[in-house]
Amino acid sequence: MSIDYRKTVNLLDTPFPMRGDLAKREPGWLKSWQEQQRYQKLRQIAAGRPKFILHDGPPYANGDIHIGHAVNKILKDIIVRSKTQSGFDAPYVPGWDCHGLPIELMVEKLHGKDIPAAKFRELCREYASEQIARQKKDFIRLGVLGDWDNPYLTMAFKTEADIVRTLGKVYENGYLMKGEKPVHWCIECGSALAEAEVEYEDKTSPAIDVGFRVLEGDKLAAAFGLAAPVEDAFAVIWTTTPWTLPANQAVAVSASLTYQLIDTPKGKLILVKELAESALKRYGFEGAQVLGETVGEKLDMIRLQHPFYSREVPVICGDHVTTDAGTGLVHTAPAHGLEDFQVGQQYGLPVENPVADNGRYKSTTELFAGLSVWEANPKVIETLIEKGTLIQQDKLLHSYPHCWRHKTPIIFRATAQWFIGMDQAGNDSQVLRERAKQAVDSTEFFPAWGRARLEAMIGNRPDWCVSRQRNWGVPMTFFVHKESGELHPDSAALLEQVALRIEQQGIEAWFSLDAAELLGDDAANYRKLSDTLDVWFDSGSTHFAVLKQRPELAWPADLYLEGSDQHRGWFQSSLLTGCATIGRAPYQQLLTHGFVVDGKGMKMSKSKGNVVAPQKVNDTLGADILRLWVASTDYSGELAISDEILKRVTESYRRLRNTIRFLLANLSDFDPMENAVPYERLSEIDRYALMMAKEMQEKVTGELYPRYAFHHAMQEIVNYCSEDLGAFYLDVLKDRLYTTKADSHARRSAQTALYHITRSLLLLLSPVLCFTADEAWQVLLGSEEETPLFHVWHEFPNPTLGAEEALVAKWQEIRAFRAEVNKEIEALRSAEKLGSSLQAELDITADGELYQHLLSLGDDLKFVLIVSRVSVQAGEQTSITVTPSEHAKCERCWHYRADIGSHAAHATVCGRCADNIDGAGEARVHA
RNA sequence: GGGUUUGUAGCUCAGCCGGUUAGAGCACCGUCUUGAUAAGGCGGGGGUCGUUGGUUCGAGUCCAACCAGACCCA
Repeated sequence: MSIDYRKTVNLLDTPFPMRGDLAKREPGWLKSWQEQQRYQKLRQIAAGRPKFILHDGPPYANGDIHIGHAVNKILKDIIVRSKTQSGFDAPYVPGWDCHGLPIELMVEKLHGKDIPAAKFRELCREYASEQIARQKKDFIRLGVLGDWDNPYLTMAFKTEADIVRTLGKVYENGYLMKGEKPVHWCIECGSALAEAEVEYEDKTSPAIDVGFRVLEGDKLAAAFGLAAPVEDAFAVIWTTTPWTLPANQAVAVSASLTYQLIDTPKGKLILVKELAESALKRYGFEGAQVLGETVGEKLDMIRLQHPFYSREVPVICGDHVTTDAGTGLVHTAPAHGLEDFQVGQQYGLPVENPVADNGRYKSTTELFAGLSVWEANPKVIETLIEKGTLIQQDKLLHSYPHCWRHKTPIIFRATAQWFIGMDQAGNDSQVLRERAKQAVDSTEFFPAWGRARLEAMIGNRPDWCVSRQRNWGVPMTFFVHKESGELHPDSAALLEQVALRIEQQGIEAWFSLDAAELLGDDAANYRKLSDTLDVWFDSGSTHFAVLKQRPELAWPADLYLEGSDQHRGWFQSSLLTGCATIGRAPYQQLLTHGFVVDGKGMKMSKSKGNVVAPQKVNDTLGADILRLWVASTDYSGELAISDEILKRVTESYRRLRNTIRFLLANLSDFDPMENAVPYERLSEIDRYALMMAKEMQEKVTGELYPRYAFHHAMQEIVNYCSEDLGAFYLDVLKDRLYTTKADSHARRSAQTALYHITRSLLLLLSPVLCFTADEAWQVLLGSEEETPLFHVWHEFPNPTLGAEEALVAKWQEIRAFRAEVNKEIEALRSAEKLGSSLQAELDITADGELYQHLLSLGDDLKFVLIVSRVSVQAGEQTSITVTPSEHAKCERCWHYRADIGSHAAHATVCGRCADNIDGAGEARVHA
């Protein structure tokens, strides 16, 4: 009767399948995590640890999540999990940004436009809630761990109240100020329009060239390098909106462009060199003589005469001046153009707006009082002709903004707005811009260039206009005096009264408030401000409304993490409200990630058809694949995704998964409490394996995870699994695991090492592969309640022998030598002299340290090299001689041995196998 | 047009202060194994380091310009 020796070998199975089948199984795991109340349980486990607060930037509650959302939330989750496993208490409270125009537009689209404001806000609230539910579902599906039952919403009543309080604090600190600013204005609506409510259509406009007489001929001469003062000179502008000329406050030139002074029958005209020829052709003055040239900056601050008013206006320099069309000199009316307004701010120009709400000039407007702006166009031209300042007139068909409701042309018109001032000192005599710069200085940036970007933006930005004329937003709850326009002297206290009401009833409390309830008889003198806050103020206030309010959180946050667009957005709005209310940034660290692009580096768009939907990846490959993609990608630039890229990621995943599977299978009969071998008694190679694992773990947890360098960590881990484990340690170990006695020291020593390695590896991977690591962990520990999340990084046994460094060096040398051996064996394999490396016998000559190292392993060297016999002798020249074995193959251990059949009961098996089956079992010392 | 930023093998990434023949994993090719098997081992091929100039004894690494992307402005 023959024995089936396969049954005497320790081949173990594991319930951890080779294929993850993630897409199908992840939803079930999620369900059980929820049932187990993992997040809540984790809070108890982590209670008392130092806090790490990652404050969630709220996504806008509109539309399903796209791949960019997924990247953002996954990165946050990886950080929260890795900080948790590093020994922090890292709560994560997700949030949503709920007010604002895009939701209003959606609601108008769904329900029509003629809805009473209160009802409209109710519908907006409903709509936002629905969107949040949809997004939340998708976020959870990604494996993101957080307090999903209690997220923060900017439309929560308490939050709305705290946003109002933040505004109050900004006001109290003296940073809120009233000003004027041009906005899109629809005369028919009688109200401001948002960018999204503007449509561009063709319109014919008058196009005129107008001369502004130069008042300082001497300065002009100096600028152009002419000896005598220049008389009769004109700065020539070109405009398609003659009606804005009454509001003209300056003529802008580009500091760097070259301008010419040209002698014409209509005077000496200043034109930009590039456009001079075409302009002169228009005027019929071709071939006129050029008197001089100069760069724009030399013209700065020369005084000009307004073309029909007695007003004097300066020449100014602005970056917005181009040579696309016109004269290279730009008529500047701060009340009627955004660029004009911004450059005007720099020069301190007045924002005097002569046009009333109804599109007609105010009664105080000289020459044009009472006319509509459209009626004024020909009048202005007439006036210019009278004054002799019109150089040329024409008509132009161009694209012009129209109201999307009325389809009528709109105008730009300055209206009263509220600003957070960047350069005016607050009540504590601090200037916000300076304070913000200091706050940037004391923030840590990942990657480092984020600092330069934020700094540049803080340096340039104009005052923050926080008022909007909308319905679905947090109201600016101030009472304004009807005569003086001043805020009520008791505004701070009144605002708190209002905030208390908003806590109870939401923002509707303000809109429905009877001023008399708070002001009594004085109410007759005041009106409620009807403006709402810019939604950026909402999200910019969450550090106060959320971090300061929720007991599990803390202020400032350790980290804000968002896409690079948020340097202009949330990073900045939070910074400014933080500085204006509390005097510093609400964060310690800022992390930025790039945008997702396709495999060619192009941005995603529906029209290009290169959009990758996270939902689809989840449903086909699984969230762990998406998470591994995020973790493997350098997020400091763009993140590229394509089918091929996902395929490669899936391949890395398979390597990780199969490594884990092998580990789990070979540990399935190992109980660390019963079977673990103390460190000092481990085989040498097992100690070496532990050293490698420990080193890798230390690099990942001590260096890479803290720097948020996940792609380096993943590379490190995958390489470790492929090289150190797959190609070396595990390959060498198979013989010992399979063929020695199940409970032998030799095998238990190997398993002890594997046990530490497995725990370490699963803990390292679990922030990224949260599903897979969890699945494996439960198999390893045999409990469904278990998760790596509840544990800190693995603690390796402390080396007590003091020779670890030498040990590692020795084995590195042995591995290098092993590579040489493999090449020699491969040469014979190619020559078809042998197949398996176990068919080989080696005769090695070596010298010095290498000789000592090889010799020190004794007979175990053959296991390290995975051959059937090795001899080592000293000799000056290193040589490796490979000989195909002449012996028979042991049926059990597959080595080719001379002693096969030496044991009578086991005719087809080698001596050591016979001993392992029936005898005391072989001893392994080194490997 | 401006600010910030990216461009190294088919893919994802290393390459510090400039210094031998530019590395890794995956993919690919060949092969072994069939006791990690829709796995694993071994060996191998593959790069004018976006382009062009410059600095230098020497440049993927420093400088300039250009090309192609990305984000935010205009």
